[in-house]
Amino acid sequence: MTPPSPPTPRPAKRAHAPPRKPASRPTPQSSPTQEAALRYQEVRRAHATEIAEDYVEAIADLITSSGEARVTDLARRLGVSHVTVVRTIARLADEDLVTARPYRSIFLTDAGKALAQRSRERHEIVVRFLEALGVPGDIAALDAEGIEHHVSSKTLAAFERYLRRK
Amino acid sequence: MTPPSPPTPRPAKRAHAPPRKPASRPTPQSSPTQEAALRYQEVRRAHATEIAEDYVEAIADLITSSGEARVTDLARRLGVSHVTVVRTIARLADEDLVTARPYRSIFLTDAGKALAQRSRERHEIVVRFLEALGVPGDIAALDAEGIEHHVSSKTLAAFERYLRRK
DNA sequence: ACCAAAGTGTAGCCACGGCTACATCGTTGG
DNA sequence: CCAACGATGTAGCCGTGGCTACACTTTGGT
Repeated sequence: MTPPSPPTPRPAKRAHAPPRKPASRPTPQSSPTQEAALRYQEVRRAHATEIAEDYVEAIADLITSSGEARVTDLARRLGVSHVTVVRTIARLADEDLVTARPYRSIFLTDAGKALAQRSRERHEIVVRFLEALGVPGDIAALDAEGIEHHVSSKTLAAFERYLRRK
Repeated sequence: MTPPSPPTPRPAKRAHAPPRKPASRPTPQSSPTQEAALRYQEVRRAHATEIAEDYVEAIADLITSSGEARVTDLARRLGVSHVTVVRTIARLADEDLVTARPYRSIFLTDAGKALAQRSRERHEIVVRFLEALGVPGDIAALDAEGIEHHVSSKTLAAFERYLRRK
């Protein structure tokens, strides 16, 4: 497949080991390229925790609103199949965020409760912030769902500052 | 594994098919649970496009700054191995966002250029917005990387409005 | 013209997050 | 009190996005 084909358009000159640009910047420690790479890696790391946050938040909500959190309720709430919930709950149990036993409802550990609490507060702030900025409620709710997991404490503080000043 | 164990603490009463709460809300069409599910699904969909956006943005940057985009440069820039880049580029080629041939550098299609352009603009706005809010530059850059993919056009407009008013 | 080294590609592994289909458990209404 | 039905669990599939190890191309310098 994909035979090399004639060397065709030869994309201009390009050495494999360009002589290491002699670091024209004042910070030879870390190139902008490296910084970008670190940011991307950080974002990927954040992704890994998003699902955990969504789950504990949903579990906490369900416990508050209906007294307990069941697999099927979670599945409906999160918009996934119950199978996905079961597997994810197993992982969260490994991470000591929840406790679960077969055919029983799901409980949060102390760590899980703490995470849920933090997530809920952050979620709240992000939604209120967006609405304060003039974003319509439904859109704010949607965007907040995606944004909240990527808001650092500094940025969250800035959001709160804006809300207070407003 | 995990033998069912005795029925133990019996988590209070809980019917499997609770009599369908008679829809006390004025919008029987869609429950809040369903709305939440839709939001989560939307966020997951957004996730699928994040990587495409990051790649075309990085490719555009590399072409601008060094004349061409090579696999290894992309790998460094994105903080992943070259293998991951190769596989992802293949997928982006399937989606007609880039063109690539073995051992040659990578080019954006018109669609790819358009996506890169949009992503870059949005990224710019988000960073400037966070900085205007008082978030330190490096943190703003980091958070923007995660946030930008979840900012709808309405929210982006709100950001721009804030920047103008400021 | 060669060849070493860097770049690129391929094989094959892993974890995650989806899913459907099927098996099992548990509750409750008859 | 027990069977039917909903809830839960299990098997096994898919795609994505990481990776390492190894193979093959390109290219600049000798």
